[in-house]
Amino acid sequence: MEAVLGEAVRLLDEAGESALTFRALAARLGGGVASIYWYVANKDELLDRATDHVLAGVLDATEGLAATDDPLADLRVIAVTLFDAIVDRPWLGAYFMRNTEVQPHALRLYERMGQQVLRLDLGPRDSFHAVSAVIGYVVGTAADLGRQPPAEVLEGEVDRDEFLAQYADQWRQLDADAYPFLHLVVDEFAGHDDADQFRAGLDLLLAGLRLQAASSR
Amino acid sequence: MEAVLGEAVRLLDEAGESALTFRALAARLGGGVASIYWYVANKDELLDRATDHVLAGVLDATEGLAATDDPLADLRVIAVTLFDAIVDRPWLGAYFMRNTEVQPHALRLYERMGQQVLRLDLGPRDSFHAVSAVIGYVVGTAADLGRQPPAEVLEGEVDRDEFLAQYADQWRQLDADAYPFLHLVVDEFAGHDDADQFRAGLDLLLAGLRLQAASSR
DNA sequence: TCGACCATCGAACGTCGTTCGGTAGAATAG
DNA sequence: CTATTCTACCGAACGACGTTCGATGGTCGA
Repeated sequence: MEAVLGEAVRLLDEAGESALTFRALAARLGGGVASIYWYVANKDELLDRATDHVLAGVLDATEGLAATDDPLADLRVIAVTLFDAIVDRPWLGAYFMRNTEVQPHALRLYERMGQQVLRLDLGPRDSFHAVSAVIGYVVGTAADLGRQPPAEVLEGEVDRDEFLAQYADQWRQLDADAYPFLHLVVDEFAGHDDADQFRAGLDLLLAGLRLQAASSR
Repeated sequence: MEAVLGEAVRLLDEAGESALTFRALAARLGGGVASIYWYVANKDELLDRATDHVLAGVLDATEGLAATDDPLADLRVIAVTLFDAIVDRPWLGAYFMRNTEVQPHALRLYERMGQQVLRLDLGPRDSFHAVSAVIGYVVGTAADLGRQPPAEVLEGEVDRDEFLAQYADQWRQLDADAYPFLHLVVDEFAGHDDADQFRAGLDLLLAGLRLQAASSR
């Protein structure tokens, strides 16, 4: 079972979501295709459990961190760690907390983020909304930023900038009067870093949360 | 072409993402399977264009709205409208702005949201990050909340509460000392409304943005 | 009248998730 | 010691899917 999940995650990490087929996985395990169905009922459950397998690592990585006197700083560290795990595995976003019966580590991660919010002394409703918002932003943004452009996979390293530049040129050719915003940010877009972009948005969200915590006491 | 996209979206709206197959679409159109390939190169492009087809409607719906003296209120209206469109079509999240060459309406929507941020007089970098954050949150949360539980589809209307209650009971059976946050919010979770939850998070994000705008002038 | 182009299509190919029927060996019961 | 049950596994097949191929009328300007 652990071997199946480990090999599944390895396959996903190496070659992406499309590489995970029952046949490929069986070949890696040196067994037959149908054998996998003894461990999981179907592919969704395989990915549910693979998700939890990855989240166990995230939980581990956030174990030592997140112990300052600022709840929001601690929440931020956990969020960034989770983001890093998902951005390299965009498939994970669709399965995160999809079925917590087979995802105990997802529950524990949710709890750990919640405990930081708990320290803000908001009510149950605001606390629930706060954690939901942070998780929604982290998972959604990571899944979005993680999906690679199809042309890039075939080539090396520098092609990402080229890809962005190509898009930027497309934007620049639009009418500057009709698209003033696009023209303002096109240079930012062409040179942007995904992780920076994510963190900037996260900080906005946490600033809003800090404001709410301050005004409620 | 327009007939193909219209029927594709109708099929998706009626029966979900898995119902959109080239065979089913061809049957609806009263034609052959291979004919669709004259209009689009592959299924990804079909969904790229179907996405733009839907976004044209969103753009239309936000045309009259969003004209107050508060940029963030206007941005909020657009965000909520976009959310409503995606939460009923979770497949759309994965294709939003994936290939803007065939998604002109996505670009216009991006621009329209950007123009609200423009009124905050932030720099190019902060403006880019702000719009990226809002869109990431909206699309990610909508795609997440939109995916239906598998057991619910088979039955009627009231089963959603039952589904949530079943999950809530699972949470309640966990140790209260190890999971204090879960126990605090479990009642909120059991009775929560997806749209409320989304709006609460959106308001946090916009509050953070308002704070940034105020402090930068 | 003729070729160029538009729009269409049936049939086939390869791959995928999944199911079925079965089996070798270990554990357990009599 | 034997019979039965249970665990872990597997080859082969099924049906559905995205996609490709080669061919076919129909509509044109030349």
